[in-house]
Amino acid sequence: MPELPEVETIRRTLEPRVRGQVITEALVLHPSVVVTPEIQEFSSLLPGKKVIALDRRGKYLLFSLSEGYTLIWHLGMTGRLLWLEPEHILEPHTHVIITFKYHGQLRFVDVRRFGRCYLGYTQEVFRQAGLHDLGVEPLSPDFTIEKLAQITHSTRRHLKNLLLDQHYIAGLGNIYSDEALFWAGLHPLRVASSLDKKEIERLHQAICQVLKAGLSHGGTSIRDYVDGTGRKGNHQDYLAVYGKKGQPCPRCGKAIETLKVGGRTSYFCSRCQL
DNA sequence: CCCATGTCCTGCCAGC
DNA sequence: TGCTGGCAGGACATGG
Repeated sequence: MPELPEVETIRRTLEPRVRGQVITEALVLHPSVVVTPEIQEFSSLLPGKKVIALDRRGKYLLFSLSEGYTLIWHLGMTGRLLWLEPEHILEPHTHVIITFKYHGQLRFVDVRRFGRCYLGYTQEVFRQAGLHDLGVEPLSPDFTIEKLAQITHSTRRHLKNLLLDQHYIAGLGNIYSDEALFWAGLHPLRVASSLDKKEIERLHQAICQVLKAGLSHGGTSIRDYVDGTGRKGNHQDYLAVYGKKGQPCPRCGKAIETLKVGGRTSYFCSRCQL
């Protein structure tokens, strides 16, 4: 599932291909993917627009277009944005095809159809996509130890739930949350406000470390994730606990356990994470 | 306000 | 062997 490192890897692979390119056609094969505007407007607005830049905010990809428009994409769980030649076969579950003037297509392929896109004037579409309420960008200078302390002190929620909530920190999903909690030595059910200064520092360090590691390995490909050119990442080979139920903890050797937190599976070591 | 739970969606796989 | 039910989860809606 694309989390911050995966979305950023997709951004990096797509950016040089789409930047400066002019859209000639936008074809929507499955209407539920496009939240706003109406499909007809979506398809008529995009042709003629030029891609000025491709940015990322949390798990969202932001295509800055000419004339003050922005196209926002969230990939959900299984969504892929692929750069392909127009002659490439139509893969199953292809929902949107955006064609560019100089021979290339951006195709949105999503088996589970949790992915969504939004098009509109920048200010308005940011609001519609919920970007105004998004939490701190964890790999930015804004994400300081003090900022994390402020966040943990603000709620009595379980740590795992806090890490997954994009309103606090933007970009962590189930995989990197579990990995960060493991490296910080913190139990997923710890009450956020109970963390002391040392624990907050460890969590801050762990969050930054796991995201950078994921990024350096081109993301985690457990099942569906590939970058904008169809390449898998390697970070699945470096995971400590995620998906490793019953396997030995890399630190102490005790079998990794699971727990349901807020409907999500949490992988953790009951000896190392307190 | 705060937080937990339900919903969407389809492929996969354990278990019968 | 073939079927089935449960599981996977990001973000939003809902309701206590």
